[in-house]
Amino acid sequence: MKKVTISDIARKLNMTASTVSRALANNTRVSESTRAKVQVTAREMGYQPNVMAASLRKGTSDSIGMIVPRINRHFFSNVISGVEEILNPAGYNLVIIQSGEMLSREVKAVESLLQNRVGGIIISLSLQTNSFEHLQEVIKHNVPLVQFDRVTKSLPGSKITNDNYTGGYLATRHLIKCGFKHIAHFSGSYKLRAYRERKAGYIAALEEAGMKVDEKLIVDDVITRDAGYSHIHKLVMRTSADAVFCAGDYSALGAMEGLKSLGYHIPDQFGIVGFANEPFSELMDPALSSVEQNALEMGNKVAAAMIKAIQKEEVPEEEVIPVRFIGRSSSWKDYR
Amino acid sequence: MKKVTISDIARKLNMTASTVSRALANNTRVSESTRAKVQVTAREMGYQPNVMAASLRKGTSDSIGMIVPRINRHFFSNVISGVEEILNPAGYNLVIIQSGEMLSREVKAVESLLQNRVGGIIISLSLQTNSFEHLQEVIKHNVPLVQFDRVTKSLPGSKITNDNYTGGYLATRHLIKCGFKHIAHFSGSYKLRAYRERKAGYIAALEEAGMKVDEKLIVDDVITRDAGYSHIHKLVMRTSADAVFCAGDYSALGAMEGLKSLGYHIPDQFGIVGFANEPFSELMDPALSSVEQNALEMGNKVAAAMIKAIQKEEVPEEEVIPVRFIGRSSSWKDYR
DNA sequence: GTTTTGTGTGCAAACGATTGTATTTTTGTA
DNA sequence: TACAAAAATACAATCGTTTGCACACAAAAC
Repeated sequence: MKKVTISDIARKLNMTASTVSRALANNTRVSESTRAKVQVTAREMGYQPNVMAASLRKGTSDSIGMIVPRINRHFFSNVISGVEEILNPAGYNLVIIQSGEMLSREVKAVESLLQNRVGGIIISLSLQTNSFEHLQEVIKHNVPLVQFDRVTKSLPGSKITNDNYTGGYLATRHLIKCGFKHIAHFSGSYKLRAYRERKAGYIAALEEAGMKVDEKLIVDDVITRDAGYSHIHKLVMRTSADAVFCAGDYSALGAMEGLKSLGYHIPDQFGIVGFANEPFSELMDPALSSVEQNALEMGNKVAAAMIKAIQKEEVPEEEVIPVRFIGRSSSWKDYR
Repeated sequence: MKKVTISDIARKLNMTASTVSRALANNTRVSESTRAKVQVTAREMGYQPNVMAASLRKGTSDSIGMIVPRINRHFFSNVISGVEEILNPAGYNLVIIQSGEMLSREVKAVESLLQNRVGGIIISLSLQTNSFEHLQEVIKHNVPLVQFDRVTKSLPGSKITNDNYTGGYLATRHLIKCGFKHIAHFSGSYKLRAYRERKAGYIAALEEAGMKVDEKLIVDDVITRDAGYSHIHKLVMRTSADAVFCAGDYSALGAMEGLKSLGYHIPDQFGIVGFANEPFSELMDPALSSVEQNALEMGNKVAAAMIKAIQKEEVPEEEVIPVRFIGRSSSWKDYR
């Protein structure tokens, strides 16, 4: 209703707006005593700074934009929490936008954030994203860009990723140790580095164990529950696979359901390991072994990188967050 | 880097900023031809409107703030998606803030949103929220307020809630029809209307069936997995309960685990129904019967109410979203 | 041929803060 | 007491839009 401005405060205190502004900013150019006086009256009068005015003048705001494919994914919502943990206490606030895995919406999101003159943009690319002009625009406008999880090397700025390679390696090594002989791999789209890396880890583990890599056991673009269900049928029909490392828990879930429907006993007859450790994974029957990504830590790192970038400090180009393998009963056979 | 302003466009076209501004806004006071000319040049020059300047002048922005307890809850993230579905096409953008179930953070969030001069605030109250001064402030500033799910009647404005009463009623009636005789209820905090209503539905179903309501079978503040686990033990030790309607899926999960650990067979010896239909519920073994809330529709309704409120149209004070009971094997015994 | 009406533009004042520069006041020192 | 140096405050421009009002110039009405 009645909005108090610095001029109102100035008038009441018989000084100018500039002094009030500096007093509120705790600038040493105004005396200790007036600073105190101003701050008290500001509170008394219920002064609420007008962020828009300040940002307009300063040319940048203390909001930071964050674009994620979707927030109802366990991983992403936890990264968001991790980012907030650091950003909020530092006086920034987060504007979250979902791209819904669509390039068009990602482009719009970037545009909107730029128009809002955010201090920086944090992004995990949508599955559709194959062109980066919208992000070049971010760079061109001199707005710090921090990428995480789904990143592209073709852009400057910090990139924070999971240690997908090690995750794939650990998962596969575990299956090997459990005595499985023909370990298949359900991967995602090879367009995404994350999936390529998980696969590389899988292959490395096989080779380390002296097992041969059978291309027939490797299927890409199997990330949904449905895909897992249907592909596991094909797999057991056409190959001698006795275990599968899925690049995601959803396809692992589908695979498990498929195997159950075929009467397989897990893990005795077939071993399964997933990736991401979704909340449901430990609740499945049998509980699903998976690779846990430290989303919270990733969020913290992302936020820290952003703050550094804003303050024009040196930022690490690439940072890799370690993962953790969690063995559960979907694979635990002969493990010694 | 080089930011184009309306004055730049004006200079290039030999007109004034005011004309450009009106042309871009498609104001009929400027001729069709100049409007076209301006819009073309604006695009050519890569003009990005400065939202802050516009908002400063207009006194309000086209951002809408949304405060939720936490986004990593299935229900909340889906409400958010539902809100975005409506708000984004309408030209608004959402600023999401998590309160983390803490009043202090909720207060800060409101403050920050007001300082950013958002066009409206959407909120689902934190569990801690027992004072509403911060929200009175919103009203006082004439900023539209829309509440959902966790609402308080003590504030004006739209309130969109789930039909918790019917949910509780349907869940309990189902257990009755399945032949269970001593149906317990794990509720949440009675401070929340949602839990009081679910309980009321539970009682109504019992009474309708001529079954007596036994206070010993009703336990409040059991919403977590751990609480469900420990309280189910007490329940089977001290009472003759043979089924439980849990006001949340997490406590239902805990209860199921507790019962399994005691060697109970579900649903033959004990029936369980949850509430919320979390993603994991259908994956449990046995799959958990639950009450599904239509989060997406709720989000749509919330957004629609907000837009109406912004446009100063009449808004419904209270709106109730229907729920749907989903029967699964955790309760399906004698159902005819 | 003057007055009315209507178009399309331009002028200039906001909006509320920040900040470089100028001015006043205070302080310290000779 | 005088006078420079330092400290505190005031002045004024600026950020990029929006918008009420004034103005020019046309076409229409009298």
